[in-house]
Amino acid sequence: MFQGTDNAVCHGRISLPTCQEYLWEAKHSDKVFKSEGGPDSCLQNAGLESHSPGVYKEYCGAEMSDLSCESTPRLGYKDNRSSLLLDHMSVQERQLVFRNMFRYETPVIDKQWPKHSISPGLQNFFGLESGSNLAECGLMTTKNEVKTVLSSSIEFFGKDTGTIKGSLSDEGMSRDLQVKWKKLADLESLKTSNSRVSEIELCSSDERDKAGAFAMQKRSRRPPRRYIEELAESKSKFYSRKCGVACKRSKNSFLHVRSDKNNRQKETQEETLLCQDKSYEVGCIQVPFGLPVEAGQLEEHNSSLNSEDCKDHRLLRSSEKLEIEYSPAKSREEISDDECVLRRSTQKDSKQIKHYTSWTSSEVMKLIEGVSQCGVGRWSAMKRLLFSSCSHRTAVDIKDKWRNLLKASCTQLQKERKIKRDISKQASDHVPESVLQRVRELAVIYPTLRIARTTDS
DNA sequence: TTTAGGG
DNA sequence: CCCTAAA
Repeated sequence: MFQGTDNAVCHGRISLPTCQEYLWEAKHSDKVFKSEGGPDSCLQNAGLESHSPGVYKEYCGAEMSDLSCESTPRLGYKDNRSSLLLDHMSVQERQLVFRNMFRYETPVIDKQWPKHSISPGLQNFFGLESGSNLAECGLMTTKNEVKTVLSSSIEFFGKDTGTIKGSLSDEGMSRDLQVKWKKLADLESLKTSNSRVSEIELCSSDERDKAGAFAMQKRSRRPPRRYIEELAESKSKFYSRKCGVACKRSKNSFLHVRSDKNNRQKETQEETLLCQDKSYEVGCIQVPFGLPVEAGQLEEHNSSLNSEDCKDHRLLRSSEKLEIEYSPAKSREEISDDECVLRRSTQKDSKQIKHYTSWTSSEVMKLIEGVSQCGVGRWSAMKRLLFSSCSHRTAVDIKDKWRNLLKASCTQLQKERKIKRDISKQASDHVPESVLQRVRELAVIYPTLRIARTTDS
């Protein structure tokens, strides 16, 4: 049926495969409208959409400017566009349009019947565009019109993608036409969201099938709402978590100040983090040093800071470090003077950083005594009972020390005679064997705490 | 807030 | 000694 397409087109006949027919016809009728001082310049533009090679060549040529809308748009033209269009179609042509619209041939040759059948479809088609582009066709550039109507017609009549790809890739469309469409699509894809034209047209006829389907799929599918929500949620979680930590810690800071329980370890962090609280509000992200950094710089910073550095800075405490932490003007300004003074005085009262202070033998003895009395795991009670005077030994410290002692004792027990020099000097060097022996005994009594990765002796 | 456990 | 999950 399409064998004669080219010839037919060359002779001005219609034998086009799809919605092109009626558009092509519109092109023809467009001349009529013109000569009649056509009421509807949009139809001209619709005619410009015809995909047939011959017509398009014309269109791309000198005729393009001639056909661009010169008449002013009129309201109310849309309703009778389709009928006007159809009036200029022959029965055959209407049958063609009918076939492409409804996917089957109509045997009816009555002049009116196909028109009535097609007309609603065309009106729908134009109706789809009524709110957007076609309504303004008088003001549109030719290119825009082409884009609009092409994409519209493709969408409207090409709900079955197979139809589109058929219409675009069959032999009815010459290579030349494809190239020109590509050029047009390139232009449009640069500046409009109607890139669907280019999505389709950019493809060669071989690839058009996939791309057409892809384009349709891409168009019809939005990211699921849940996906969007999850994405937003994960983002907000990330920031709220950071902010939450900071707020929590800042609160703790004040509590500590009031209760005069000087936990230097926490204070150092708290002070740093508190200074950053406000900086979160302006989109900054915490870095270990307490310097607000733009999010874009975070990656760089993180990559350059290994954990070792963080630790060192955390442990490093000197007056200049203090100054550094307060130095960011933004943070400092945004914290009230009272808060700064309060925290500074607090920091001056106690040792600022939790240095690594090795446990003295008396502390170890106290620890053992505490474990004897309270048992393993009651670190806070032990802290209150025996270490209340040792402000720098927290319950966690006590727990850690006990764990280290236990580990040392086990190690010592295992390798006492073999590698005496090498065994964990830092843990057992200063702990006499008698103490370790006692630790072992207590460990037997209170077997709650197990040292990970330490095999039983 | 405390505890346990990984690092 | 730090950090964090879990209770």
